[in-house]
Amino acid sequence: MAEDGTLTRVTHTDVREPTCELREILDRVGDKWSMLVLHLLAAGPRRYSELHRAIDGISPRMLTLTLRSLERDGLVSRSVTPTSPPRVDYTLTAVGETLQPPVHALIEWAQVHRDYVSKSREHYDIAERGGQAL
Amino acid sequence: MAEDGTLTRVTHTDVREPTCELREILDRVGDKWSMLVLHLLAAGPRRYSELHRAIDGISPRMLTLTLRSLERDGLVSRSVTPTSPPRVDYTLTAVGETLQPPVHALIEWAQVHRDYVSKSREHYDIAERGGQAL
DNA sequence: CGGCATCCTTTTTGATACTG
DNA sequence: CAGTATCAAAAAGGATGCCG
Repeated sequence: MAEDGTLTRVTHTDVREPTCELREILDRVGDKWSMLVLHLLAAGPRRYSELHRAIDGISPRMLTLTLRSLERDGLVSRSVTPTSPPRVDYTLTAVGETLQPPVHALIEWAQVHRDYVSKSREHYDIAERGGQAL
Repeated sequence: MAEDGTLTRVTHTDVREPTCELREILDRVGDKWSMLVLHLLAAGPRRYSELHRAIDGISPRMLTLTLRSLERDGLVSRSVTPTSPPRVDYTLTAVGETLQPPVHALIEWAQVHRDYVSKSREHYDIAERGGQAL
């Protein structure tokens, strides 16, 4: 995510293939939790604690960072209700909703091909080496 | 990519939401280069050096790791032609091809919404703090 | 050419404790 | 409840050099 600054990596003007743009989105959606959060929010607004419980392995820190990042990119909106115990709801923005189809496509792919991938891994690990998991 | 081994993260059997599966695919496709390689291979087989040049910022190490990982998962196949200078071609497998639609969907989303995301970030950084990029 | 091994730096993520 | 701050571990990535 270090756009420029120290290294400017010349950019070769060789952008026949959208490598740069691709990297940007992959960085956006390819972190450990973003897609998961996006997916959960697809079902409607959720509170911070709901997300926290739903995701199970996430630390408050990462949940907050993920949500802030999504908010910064305009994909999620945060609304605070200053009641006695504060209440914060996160909702997909209109643009955030448009990310649903791609996200969903990926999730479906995963469900359909999970077994295949597992088998492939086993086969590869047994065959090529002695179990030298890459 | 460290599947299991030391940590086994208990799995809580709380899989109402497909968090676990999702994490698996995201890890598969969400690294820095996999999708990029997958995308390039969509246009047909490529040699190692072609991929290396096409991707531009990748180190030989990462290209190899990425390709091995994709091969291990059965998404890419590697064929060696033992000519004078050895020649190695990488091709999408049938299942690798099925990953194209989701990948493509994501790429398109990115192209369409890049400006929106940029604007959102600027706005967020200027407004919320004093430029405290998350 | 293709690619592994080694060493090192940068980024990411996690655990925890504490606050409005 | 909804975070933030701090500390530390772990992963990912990069630079090199050597080899078949």
